[in-house]
Amino acid sequence: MTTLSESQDEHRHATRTDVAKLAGVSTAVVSYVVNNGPRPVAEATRERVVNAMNELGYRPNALARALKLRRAHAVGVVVPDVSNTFFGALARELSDQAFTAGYALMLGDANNDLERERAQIESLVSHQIDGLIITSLEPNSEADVRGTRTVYLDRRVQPGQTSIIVDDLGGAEKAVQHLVWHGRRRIAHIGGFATLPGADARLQGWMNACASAGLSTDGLLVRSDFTRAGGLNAGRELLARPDRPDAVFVASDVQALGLLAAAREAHVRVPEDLAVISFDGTDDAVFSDPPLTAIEQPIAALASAALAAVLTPEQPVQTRIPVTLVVRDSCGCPPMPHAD
Amino acid sequence: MTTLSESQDEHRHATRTDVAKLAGVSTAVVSYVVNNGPRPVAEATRERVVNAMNELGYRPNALARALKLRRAHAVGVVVPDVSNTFFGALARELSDQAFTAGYALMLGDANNDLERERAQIESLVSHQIDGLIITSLEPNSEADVRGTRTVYLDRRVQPGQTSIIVDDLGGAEKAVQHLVWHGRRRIAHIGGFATLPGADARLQGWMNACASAGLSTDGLLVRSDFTRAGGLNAGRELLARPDRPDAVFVASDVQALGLLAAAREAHVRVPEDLAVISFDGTDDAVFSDPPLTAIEQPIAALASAALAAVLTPEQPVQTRIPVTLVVRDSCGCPPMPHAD
DNA sequence: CTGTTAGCGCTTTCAG
DNA sequence: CTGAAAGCGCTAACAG
Repeated sequence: MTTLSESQDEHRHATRTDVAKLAGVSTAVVSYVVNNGPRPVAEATRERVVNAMNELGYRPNALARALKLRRAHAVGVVVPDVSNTFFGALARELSDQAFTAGYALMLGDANNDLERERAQIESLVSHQIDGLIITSLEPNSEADVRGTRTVYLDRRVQPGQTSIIVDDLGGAEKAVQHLVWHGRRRIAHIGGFATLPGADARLQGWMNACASAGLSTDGLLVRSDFTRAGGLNAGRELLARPDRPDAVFVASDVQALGLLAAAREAHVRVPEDLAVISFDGTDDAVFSDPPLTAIEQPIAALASAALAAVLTPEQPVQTRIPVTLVVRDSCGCPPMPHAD
Repeated sequence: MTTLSESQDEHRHATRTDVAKLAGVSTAVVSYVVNNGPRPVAEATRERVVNAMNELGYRPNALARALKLRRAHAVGVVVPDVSNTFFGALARELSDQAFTAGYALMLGDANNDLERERAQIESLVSHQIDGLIITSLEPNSEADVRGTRTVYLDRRVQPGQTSIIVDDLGGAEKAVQHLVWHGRRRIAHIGGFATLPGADARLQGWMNACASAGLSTDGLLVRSDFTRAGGLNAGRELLARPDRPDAVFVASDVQALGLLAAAREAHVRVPEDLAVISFDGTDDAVFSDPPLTAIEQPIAALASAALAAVLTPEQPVQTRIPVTLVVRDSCGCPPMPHAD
């Protein structure tokens, strides 16, 4: 009964013509039953076609379909580094939501490199994706997306470009204010390099809040990659400074993990000697030692806003995504049991 | 001088016909210069064509090319969950290496769900990818890949299927032997559910090594998802048992992170009261508290073996990938300073 | 209700 | 060295 095992061998897939021939109908009819329209098909005919399709193990060729319809049913996403927990979670959410909406996901990892990012965008665009979601390393560059609907995540606005703006600035301010409320006075910042998405706004928020509280920021800034190792080095440097900070606002969860390692090394207790708040609020923050108080980005909302922006005709050019402060143990608030 | 800004607006890309017209040549010639072959082109003509391409901002349509050549220059990968650090790192490596080889990457997240996995595979195959890399939730199923070159990562062999076999069994044995060497006698295992890739082999390795050392495994097994939360729950359960283990071999880094959290909660010291070794050896293991001794999978080697298997005609049907024990602090060996 | 057919943008054989 | 034309698999008029 299974001709399936046979069709495994042949390297040439069955085509619509084969099906039409076998079912004794025209190719148009096959199309109508596959797409369930746009013209009706007699029930008997439809059944013959369906049988033929099963017989041959027929699968529509999405490429040919895309070429004809000018719609690939695929969206692209490029991120600086998928192995960063935050981007990993984002990719997962996007893959899920895109799939549900009937779209495949093409992923381009920029490898934290501007030139690679450019090349990945180029590649995705040439594959005729229907939409492109970019967390760019270069907030000011105008990537050559050639008319592909594009949304920039987590970056500064550029005239005419549609973007999803996470409230990096407000979140950073909120974090620092919380540290101030805890009575901390020397509040340092481990930031991301200027090219990293959100880095500058988070830094700005730190400076604003410090200024408002009458705190100096001199000698309290170190920048690094959005990696654990980067956070470790930055943390070492900060903790080795003569006038050690009593709190740090960190620009990403992964960097905060590095800072915690540095603190352990230097026998600096968190939160007693050093209060820490990070940005992202991924699982990394939940399961660290101590668990990190963090500014949490709503990843699912981010993903769905991005997809909507790129897949739905009428959408606002700009969407603001709010963030929330989630208190755990690293800021000095009374510790809470693990949620689970 | 830039007609680029104009071509941004038009939603219909320039096509090969447009270029040919503008350059006053035939479409064949445009093809020859774009592909640098297969026929030679006079230098003067070539220049005219190149100018026309720039003028129009022409980009070849990869879909049309793929349809003609029966080669999409894209590979697909499906993983249970990209937000798992290990799969995230794998995806990054694959994106990188595939890009370098001239291929785009289509990502399908299975969401830890068998049905979703099946559907993602189906979708990728319909997009005519040149190769498919699967870490399957169902080591015994014969996914319907319809002649698409497919390689299974991290799963049991199936006759006729090509696969990259990580030495899960040997690695697990090595880990448990190390624990035995440390004098541990009640060595528990936090495993993955049977559907998770590698889970069963790692469990088997644990059982083998325990048997060889004359140790019982009764009441020392808990399974969970490959997630931090899963590891936390498993750890809580294990540590609450009357006859608490003095060591745990954990099937993944993320679960180990959960176990460490459970240990902190229960005031169980690692490694003094509880030695821990995990499987994966991602950055999660490097930056945890304490840093995790782990069986490390060589992700770059894995990725390149997978790509080779799927993109290169003559390749062995089976490749074995060795793993190594990387000693850090969680097993009870003298602690080492952070590498950097 | 069904068949014919013209393309989508590209490659490449076959003639000049 | 270059042009004309067939065709990859599919959709959707347009005709029956």
